[in-house]
Amino acid sequence: MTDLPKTYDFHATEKRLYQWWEERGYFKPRSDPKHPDFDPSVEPFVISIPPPNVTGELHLGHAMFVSMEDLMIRYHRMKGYSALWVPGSDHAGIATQLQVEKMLVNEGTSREALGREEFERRTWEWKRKYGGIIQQQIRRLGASCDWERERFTLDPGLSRAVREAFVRLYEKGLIYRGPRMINWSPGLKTAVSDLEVEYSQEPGFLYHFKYMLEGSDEYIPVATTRPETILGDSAVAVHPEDERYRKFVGRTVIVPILGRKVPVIADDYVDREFGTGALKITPAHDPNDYNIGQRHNLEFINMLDDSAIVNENGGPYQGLTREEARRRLWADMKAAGLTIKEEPYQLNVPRSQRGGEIIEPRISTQWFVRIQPLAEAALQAVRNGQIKIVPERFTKVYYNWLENIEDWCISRQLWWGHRIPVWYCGNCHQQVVAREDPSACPRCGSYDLKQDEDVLDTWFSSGLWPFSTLGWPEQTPDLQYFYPTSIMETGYDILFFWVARMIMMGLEFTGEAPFHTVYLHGLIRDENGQKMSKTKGNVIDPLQVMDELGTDALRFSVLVGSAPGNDMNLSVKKVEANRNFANKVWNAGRFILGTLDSIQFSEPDSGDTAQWTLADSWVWGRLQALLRDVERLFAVHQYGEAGRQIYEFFWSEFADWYVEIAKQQIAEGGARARLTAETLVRVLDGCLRLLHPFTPFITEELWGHLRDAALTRGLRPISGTDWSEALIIASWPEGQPEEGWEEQKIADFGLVQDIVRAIRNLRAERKVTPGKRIAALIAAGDRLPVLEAQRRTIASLAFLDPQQLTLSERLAEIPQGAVSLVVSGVELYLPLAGLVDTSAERERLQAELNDIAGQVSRLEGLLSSPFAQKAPAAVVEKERQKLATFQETVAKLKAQLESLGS
RNA sequence: GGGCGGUUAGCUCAGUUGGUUAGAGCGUUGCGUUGACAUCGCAAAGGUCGUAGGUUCGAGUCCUAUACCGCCCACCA
Repeated sequence: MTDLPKTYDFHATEKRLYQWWEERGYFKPRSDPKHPDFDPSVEPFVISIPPPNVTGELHLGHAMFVSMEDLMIRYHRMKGYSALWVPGSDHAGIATQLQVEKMLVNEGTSREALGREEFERRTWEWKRKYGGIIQQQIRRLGASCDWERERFTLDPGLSRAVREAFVRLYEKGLIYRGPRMINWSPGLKTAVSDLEVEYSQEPGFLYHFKYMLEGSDEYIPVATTRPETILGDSAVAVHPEDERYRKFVGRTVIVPILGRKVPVIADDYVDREFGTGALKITPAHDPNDYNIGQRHNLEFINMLDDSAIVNENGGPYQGLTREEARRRLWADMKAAGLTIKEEPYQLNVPRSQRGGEIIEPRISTQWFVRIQPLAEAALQAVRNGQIKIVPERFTKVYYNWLENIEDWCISRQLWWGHRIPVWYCGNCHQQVVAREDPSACPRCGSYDLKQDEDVLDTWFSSGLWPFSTLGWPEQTPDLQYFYPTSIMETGYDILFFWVARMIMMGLEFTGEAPFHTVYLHGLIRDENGQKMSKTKGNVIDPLQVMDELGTDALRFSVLVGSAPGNDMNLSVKKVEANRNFANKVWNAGRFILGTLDSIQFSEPDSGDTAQWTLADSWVWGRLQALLRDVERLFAVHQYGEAGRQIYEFFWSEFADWYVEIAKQQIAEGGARARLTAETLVRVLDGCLRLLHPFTPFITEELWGHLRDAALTRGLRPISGTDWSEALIIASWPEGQPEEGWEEQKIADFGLVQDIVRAIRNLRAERKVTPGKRIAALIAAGDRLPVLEAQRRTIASLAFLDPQQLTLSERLAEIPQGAVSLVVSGVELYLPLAGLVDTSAERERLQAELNDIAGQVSRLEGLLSSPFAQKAPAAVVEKERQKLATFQETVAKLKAQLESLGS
């Protein structure tokens, strides 16, 4: 036992335990449909992991969700649920393709040079090589996933699910293809969805220029932030009631430089207050202009190619980039006297979430999901409580998004992903949508079939994740038993991207909400609340932190210290503090195990029995309260607060007080020592069980030793549990009332603590070192019996000489030359010869008296106010008792003051 | 433009059925190392809980307004 190292060696332990857990099959659900003794009556608890990108490297965001989900899984596993955590990863279309393309460029080749097939082959190769890294890193965090159920979004099974989903939506008329205004990423040469566009505030200009009226010197002043789009203009719009321009409506204006003739139209959309009050209309390159163009039946002039280079419609500017075209066009207009002014202006630039390049709104033929019906169902599921979002405030955000949702552009012009299951017949031009690759055209029998070139948005397959990973569309035993899943735990930043889409898809395809609870955690920022980024250099690498401080310390740090949905500022210092906590747990355990060695447990029955001491009762009562609180907090997903309370109890109550007292009780030997040892074991056992979901490694390691030591000595674990073969599968401790325990014990022990603290305090003030045993006189009044029983405890904790600790009901006279104090009505006297300065004493006592007297008058005021009538009786009674104690204290302090003379 | 969050000790943050002297970690100060732990112990200093109203016997906690910081959605050229 005592061979436990002084400092916990997390490196070796973490590796060994993880391997052991996995080998022993502890990560598998208790009741498993794939196992012969499957018992469907055991309630499942299931989490689908938010699949990290195969390209991913572990960052704190992963550490956050892995820790949180592992906590939930471990807790429910201990509660007896059949806990399943399904791991996996996401093919991450754009991200992965970019990575592989980068690699190809380094090799001196390119995706285009290789061709589609070869590129896909290389990407798979890349995935096999690097795709496992993130999973290994997730293991290091202690994730208790069922790795045999690991999935990848491009696996055959999941790909089948994607096809099934696509075909079903298509057949229902919820998927359509057509030209629409979409967000075009010119660098990647693909469409992206609205969500993949981020807007950034950037300085720029508002350019004012003249739209000359045909055959006239008059002009309409127009303002734009993107002059190059003039090349695609097909109208100028004004507000129908705008006096300035009304006369021009219906006339024709000349597009600068190009000389194209376009109409002046009237539309309510135009804001008379903004800019010049006249708006140039580029229906093919602006979403609002697109709508206006449709209303007025305007020409849609596309002036950019796939790479956002000006095309043949740009006349002399053909071949230029957007930026060059803008500069040149403006210069030419200036030369032609068509410009008015450039005004500095704050732009809202749409940029790609991936590459950061400027997104170009563009008309393009793409595949869309008609989202309204799906969104309606998804709204209902939350509105009617089928799905609960935690913290609740995000429900409103969710509603707001779904109520204003636009059709979802699901096609991407990429090569890495699920190819759209649509074929076009070269002969009869039939469009074939099929679950299985067709070999011939079902209408004309032609073999001239070509599959649609596009792949699906990555989030399309992610949306199926909770059920596709369980085997859908097959009605597998896994799907039947584990679906719907329990909690979807993820960051609030992907509420729309992922969570909402899973809800829509889940309801559509399975008829059920894919989970009953959405728990959203916050984002991790640096210690100053800044977003971590490589360029800022403020990134904390979880792998490095785990190397230096241990996985448990990192986990505890991300799990404790912030409220659900709130961002968390993390610093290495915080992790260090939690490493210290882990070390505290380790050493307390080490001490307790060492203690067991020193006690003789197999004494012949001598009739020697012991009852619980006050300290025993107290620690037990506090532990029970903790168990109840943790249970309550877990039920409302307040994991951080629960962790904090366990930490507090362990360190400030169990280690600081009970373990210290236990040392002395054990020194008494015999039955007292045995009972104390058992209490130590049982409380430690309870704490380790509570801590296990937070800090799985150190608790498992310590608990293993504890269990062995307890079993050989016949010591019980905490009530309602057994010593199982591993903590990870041990049962969760339930709070249980214990025979002979009463609430009063807590208060009685509190008095002991107050007295001990007061003595320590006085000693510290008088610079009496702990090594020096001193005398004390205590006049305890009616608390004498309680304190008399605690004589040794008080003496030992306050470093008093037990021979010179005098306890009495009251003193005949107040001792002279002693430092004195009154604590909760109990008088304390420390005869500190030579250290007593009468005037200083008087000052100190007077200050104390003033303080308490202030409390007395405050409480007197309170109790004579309406409070006494209106507040609940128990609350009032509590205050009455406090007042009584304060009054008693005041009287005694006064007496002490008087005895000092004047 | 709409919505959400934050504002509590020097710093980073807890504080969820409103109960009457507001907590932690880190930092600071003093004392302390003969066996659980210096990754430690014992103490101390430090807060009118952003501001102003309101509800209530009672508000950090509920309501209203407001300031500042941050975020999300929308995308008026």
